[in-house]
Amino acid sequence: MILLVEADSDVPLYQQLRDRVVEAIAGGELRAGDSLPPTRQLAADLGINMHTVNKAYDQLRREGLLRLARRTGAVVVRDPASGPPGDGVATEWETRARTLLAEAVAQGLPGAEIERRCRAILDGFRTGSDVGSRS
Amino acid sequence: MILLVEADSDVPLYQQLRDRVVEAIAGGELRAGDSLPPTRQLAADLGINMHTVNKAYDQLRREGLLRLARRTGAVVVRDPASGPPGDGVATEWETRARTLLAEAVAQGLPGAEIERRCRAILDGFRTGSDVGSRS
DNA sequence: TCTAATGTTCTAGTTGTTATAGAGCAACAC
DNA sequence: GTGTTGCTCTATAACAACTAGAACATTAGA
Repeated sequence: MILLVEADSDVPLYQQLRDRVVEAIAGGELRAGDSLPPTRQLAADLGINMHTVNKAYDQLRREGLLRLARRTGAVVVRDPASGPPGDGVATEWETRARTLLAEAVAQGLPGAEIERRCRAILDGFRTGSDVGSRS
Repeated sequence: MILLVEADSDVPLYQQLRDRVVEAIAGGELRAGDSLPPTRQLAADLGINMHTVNKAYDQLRREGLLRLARRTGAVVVRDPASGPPGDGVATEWETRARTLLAEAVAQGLPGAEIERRCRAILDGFRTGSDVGSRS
């Protein structure tokens, strides 16, 4: 597992870190049961503050993707094989998806092209979790 | 054109307003050539500050969706019929789409279900622009 | 040409967010 | 027990969001 964030981005560091973990879970690089590095260690590795890592982990916990416990550390508790999410999660996601898709449509990207790109991204996640060699 | 924002949201007001305009363009409720309300008037209607509306309009201008001019006001200059966007816009969009799709996958939403929901949203935009009765 | 409408710019103040820093507490696997 | 690890607390600096008021610059239309 390699997690990278860039300091000179308009996206907050904790958000970038949270996004990378989500993508790693979607891509099969992280599965339910896997451990993430301790906050202090990951902070040192990334050259950022412990509290920033803490904030990312906490958000992932609130989203139901991580379980945090003292001494045990941060453990992934959901992955693509964990079954469908609750209705609340799905509808909330759909609201944000609507805005993102509207952007592409408004900019003139054809609907078929949008669907093609989404499918390609999803296929990337799928092959990632099937081919995925355990580290 | 009715634009609504909610004060008690975690999404900034100017971002909400910008999102609503993007969705209106995608849905065909706003087309190239249409005018938006003056900043002061829209601010008064929404009960928010003029500078907040200004910020939303300015972002839409930077995204190439609006043309702003004194006296003329804010005019839509792109819509789904304006042809495909530049490569930069498309690839930048795809980066954000990747993160959003990863969220759904990580939460356990099946790929087929994700595709179905995206298609449904896109169809909503399409029928919006075709059926769309002019106000 | 005048004028009113509209975007644009400026200063300013308040509140909340981001990120850093350091110190210590609390649980718990080993 | 003990050390590892998440968690909490205080503090500070920088930046973002929102509001407020005022004035400037352009320009369509009378």
